[in-house]
Parts: sequence; C-alpha cells; structure tokens
Amino acid sequence: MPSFPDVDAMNAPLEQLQTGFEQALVIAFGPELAGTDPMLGPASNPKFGDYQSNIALVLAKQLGQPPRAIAEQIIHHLALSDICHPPVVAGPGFINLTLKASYLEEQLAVMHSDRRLGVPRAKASKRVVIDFSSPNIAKEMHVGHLRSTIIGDCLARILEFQEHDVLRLNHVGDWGTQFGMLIAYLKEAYPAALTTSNALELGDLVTLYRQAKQRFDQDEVFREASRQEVVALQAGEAITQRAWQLLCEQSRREFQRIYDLLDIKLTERGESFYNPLLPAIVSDLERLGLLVEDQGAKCVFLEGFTNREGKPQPLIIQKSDGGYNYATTDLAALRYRIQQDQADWIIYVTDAGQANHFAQVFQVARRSGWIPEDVTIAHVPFGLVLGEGGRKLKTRSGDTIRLQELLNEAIARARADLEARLQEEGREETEEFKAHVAEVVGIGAVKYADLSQNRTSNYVFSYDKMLALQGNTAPYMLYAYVRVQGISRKGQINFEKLTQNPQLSLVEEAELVLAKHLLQLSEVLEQVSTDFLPNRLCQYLFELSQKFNQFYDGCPVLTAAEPLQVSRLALCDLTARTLKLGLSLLGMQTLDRM
RNA sequence: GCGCCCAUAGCUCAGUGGAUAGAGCAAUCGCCUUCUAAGCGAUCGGCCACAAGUUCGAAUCUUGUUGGGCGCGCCA
Repeated sequence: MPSFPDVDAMNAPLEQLQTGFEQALVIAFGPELAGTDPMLGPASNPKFGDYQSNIALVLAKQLGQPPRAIAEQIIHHLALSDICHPPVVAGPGFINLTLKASYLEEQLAVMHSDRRLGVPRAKASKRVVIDFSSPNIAKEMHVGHLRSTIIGDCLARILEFQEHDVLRLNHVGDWGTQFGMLIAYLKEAYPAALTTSNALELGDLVTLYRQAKQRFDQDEVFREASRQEVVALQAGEAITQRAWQLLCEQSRREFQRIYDLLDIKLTERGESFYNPLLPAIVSDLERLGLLVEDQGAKCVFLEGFTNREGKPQPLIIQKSDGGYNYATTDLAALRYRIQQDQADWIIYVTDAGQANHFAQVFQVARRSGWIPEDVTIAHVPFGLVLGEGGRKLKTRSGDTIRLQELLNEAIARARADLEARLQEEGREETEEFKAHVAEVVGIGAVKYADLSQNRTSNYVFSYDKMLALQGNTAPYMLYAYVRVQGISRKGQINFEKLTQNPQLSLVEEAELVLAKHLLQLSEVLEQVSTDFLPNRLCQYLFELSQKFNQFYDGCPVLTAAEPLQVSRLALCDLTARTLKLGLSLLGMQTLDRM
C-alpha cells in the first residue's frame, strides 16, 4: 500500500486563476476592487482557450472605460505565467486563458500522489441530516421510492466524501390509521403469529394489505375493530404492539433486501419515533398563539397560501378526533433534528409534489422560532418517473411497479446483453462472472439513468436507453474503466506501484484535453455539493470517458517508448481512479472486465 | 380559482447574464494486421413555446400569455 500524503491538495486551476485576477484588479484599479468576483469560468468554446474572464465587460460602466481597454490593463498586471500562456483579449473584452502543459503536468503529479485526487475536504465540517427513501411499512417499495433513494444516497455520499458528519435517516411510514386495519386483520387471519415467534412468514405484505382493505371496506364490525386497534396501538397495549412490531420487522427485512442490492445504508427512524413529541408541538404552538381551532381541528393559518375559496389555508396540526397529521410529525422531526441531532443542515429528498407541504411546515417552524439562523433547511425536489408514453410509469395491468421487480428486470436485461455478446465473441465465462457483471451493469444503469438527468424535471424510464452501450449511460462509463484495466492486464502494470512521482509529458492534443478535464474534478464536486444536482457529476464523468476514449484511440500506451509510457500510464491511472471515485459517489461499482 | 414545477434538434436531455446555443440517441457515411470496435471520426438536424421589459449583452433575470405536469381541510 503506497503511502499518500494526508494533506489537502487543491487541483482546481480555477481557484489559482481567481487569486491572480483578484490581485491584478487591485494593482490595476486600486484597493476598492478588492474582493471583486473576476467572473472566471470555463471558455465558452475550446478555440478560445480553457478559461475566460468577463470582468472587463462588467467593470466598463463602473470605471467609465471601454471594456477592451480595461481588459488590457488587467492582463498587463496578471502574474500567471507559471499557470498559463499569455492572456489574450478577444471580442468585446473577454480575457482568454490557456493553461500551460508544464502547469498541467505539475498539477497532475499532485493529483496522482493524493488519495483524494486533489479534492479538498469541506472547510467546516457540518452535521448534516439527510432524509431520503422513506417507504411505508406494510407496503412494498415501488418505483415511486426509486429517485429519492438513489438521489439521496448520492448526495449523502458526496457530503460524506467531503467529510461532513452525515446522518442518513429513513423516515419510514410506520404509524397511522392504516395500521389499525392491518392489525385487526392480522389478529383475525393469523392469530398464531402474535403469540409464537416465526409462526408465520408474511411473504407478501401487499396481499395482506389488500385483503385487510377489502375487509375494511365491506364490514362495519371489522371497521370498528380497526378503530379500536388504533386506540390500542396508541395506548401501547401489548398484543397490538406485538402485531405492529411484526409488521415492521417483516417490512424491514424486505426493504433491506433492496437496500443491499442497491448498496445503500440508512438509519431507520420512522414516524412512530416522534410520536411522544407530538403533544408538545401542539401545546407549544398554542402557547405561541399560532394555533386556531377551526371546525374542531387545531390549525395554523398560513401566510401566502390560500384554498379554493381564496381564504387563508390552514395547516392541520391536530385533527378534530384528536389524531395527528404528518405535518405535525414533520414539525416534531424537524425540531428533534435541530435540538437533539444538532443538525446544521437538514435535507429532504422527496418528490416535487411535496414542495407545498414542506414550504408550509418550514413556515410554521420559522414563525415558531424553531429554526436558528445558522441552520439551513432544504427541500431537494425531483420530478416523477414516467413510462415511455409520457404517463406515470405503471405495469401493463395498471399497477405500480415494484422496485424489486424493476431492479430484477434491469439485471436480467443486462445479463441477456452480456450473454449475447459472449456468444458473438466466442468467449466463455463463469456463472459467477456473468452474475456479477449483470448485477453491476443492471443496477448501475438504473442509478446512472436517474442521476444523469436534472432531477427537477420528470424522468422517462427506459430499460433500452439506460442499458444502451453507446451514449451517456452506465455501460459506456464502465467500459472506459474496463479499458484501463485491460491495459494493466496486458502490460502487467500494477498501477498501485506506479512510480510515486511519475514524470508527465503532455504532447498530443488528446493528452492535453484529458489532463485539463481530470483537473476539473474538484470544481465539479464543489458545485454538486452546492446545488445538489448529481447530473453535473454524471456529465463530468461522461465527458471524462469520452476524452479518455479519444486518448485511447490516438495514443498507444503499451507500445510507447519511455518516458512517454510512464506519462501515459499515469493518465490512464488518473482516469481510472477518477472514474472509480466519481462512480462510487454516484453509488456505482466498477468492473475490471465486462 | 390559487400555489409550485416544466417548455431548448425528429426523440431523450445539458446549458454558470457573455463570443457562432451543446451532448447522446435515431438517420447517413467512414475507420479493426495495432492495449476489448461496448470504441473513434464525419454529415444531417434550432423561431431556446409566444410577447413585452431589465441589461452594453438574455435560452438564462422580471412580467404577461399559451400549453403540459403536480398539489391545494382533517391520507402520507
């Protein structure tokens, strides 16, 4: 195991250019320009160079000078000759910058020697609560849980990598009136399960739910029994409690199968956890004078929300029958996460349809003074999963699609693809190999397809597209990684033992392009952790794969003479490590062969 | 009716107030005696829904219009 310097390395060229510009601005135009954003960004077109600054255009009015003249003065004072070629003023006053090969070579060497590939840790580690996945007990996880689970896990992984202190919470629906019905049915149909442990394997909770619902709809006596069970559950009555436990345990086992398959870790803390805290929410709101009784229900009337009649809309805190709503639970959870979990950030990853609900809950919490100034709360919304017809994704018979089946299908299709390919190429592989590749490709495809879209828009689910071998897909990226491993095998190269400080020499255009892209990793991760848009990371990894494939196409590695070979091996190694890290942050595994 | 989200190439989508708006797929045409061609190159494809406004500069910000999705009092 090579020893990596355990220090923060910064490989983002942007940051260094930024500093140079800030200094030049002060020297050229005086100290009042200290701290001015130099408007640096990637060049809009590669022919202009690598980066551009638009600051001259911005300052034109303020300084009363033509933008090009300002740009000339700035570049006159820029001390960036170590980093880039002489800056060029172009068009109306853009300053174009092109990085020097020597600079890229140095930076890549730094990146190569760093276990974190030059990605800095967060300047201040925050306590982050991220609430995602959240299926309902006694129901199956379905396609509706897919995006929350995948996106939430990805964001958690990125924040964890930045060394924030992340608490991943699974806010499962384990409480509510539907449990009365379920428990009543359990007592009626499977009484042995309540007294003898493991007397019953509740194979299919969906069927149980359906049968219970049917009884509930048809039988008045059963309905009354169900209501009694809700009361008994609230009161903590032993047998009822046991039935509830049984349901929760069974669901938990089924959820865990899916989380294992998806490689997702979560701490379960369901709605029931906050149950004892609900009365205090009501009494505290009452004390604050926010609570109004209306038609028997205790409500907070909201600012900026109106109902169909144009009157202020209430948020119901306690129903007229004394029961609580999910808004109450969410308020209690919010308060607990701030006070007990000591959260600095609280992130909710749920569908966009809940935007109103969260805006309302946050408003009430804010008006109650429960959210300190330094605590940041964010709803991270995402769009619906649609079928290829553009309608909500359903099975042919109109049922919602079970998540387990969806994942199985993706794996099965990946397997079929692989087997067809093996036959075509006359390859023989073990069952173990085939099963593993199919799982990594299938699960990776489902995750990548979801994450590679801007989460705010609806997402059209298509097995064919996510498993396509070309384009912005999981298989394409996995293949780029496999190609590097191929080089390693063929040339018997152990990348971990590749010299500590490889001498890089970037000659070919494809090498320069790849090098520049590799060095943008930190910038991309920084951005994703700010705007919570994983598709930006996907885009980066896709472009990295493309650029690697172009390099692979035009720059032979194993047949290259020294010192070029070491340099190219280092580029391969950096690409592979960047892909592996990036994909792992998306929650994806890599393969050495496929 | 009100609120939130969305509208960019035939399709699926990127796009950070900046230069001639980009990918992928599909279509058409090339490239395997050379590290896995699951690859690479090229061609074709645009009224950034519409209209005003702000700005030196708008796909991007504001307002309005049209079209679509989601939600809106005792489910979560």
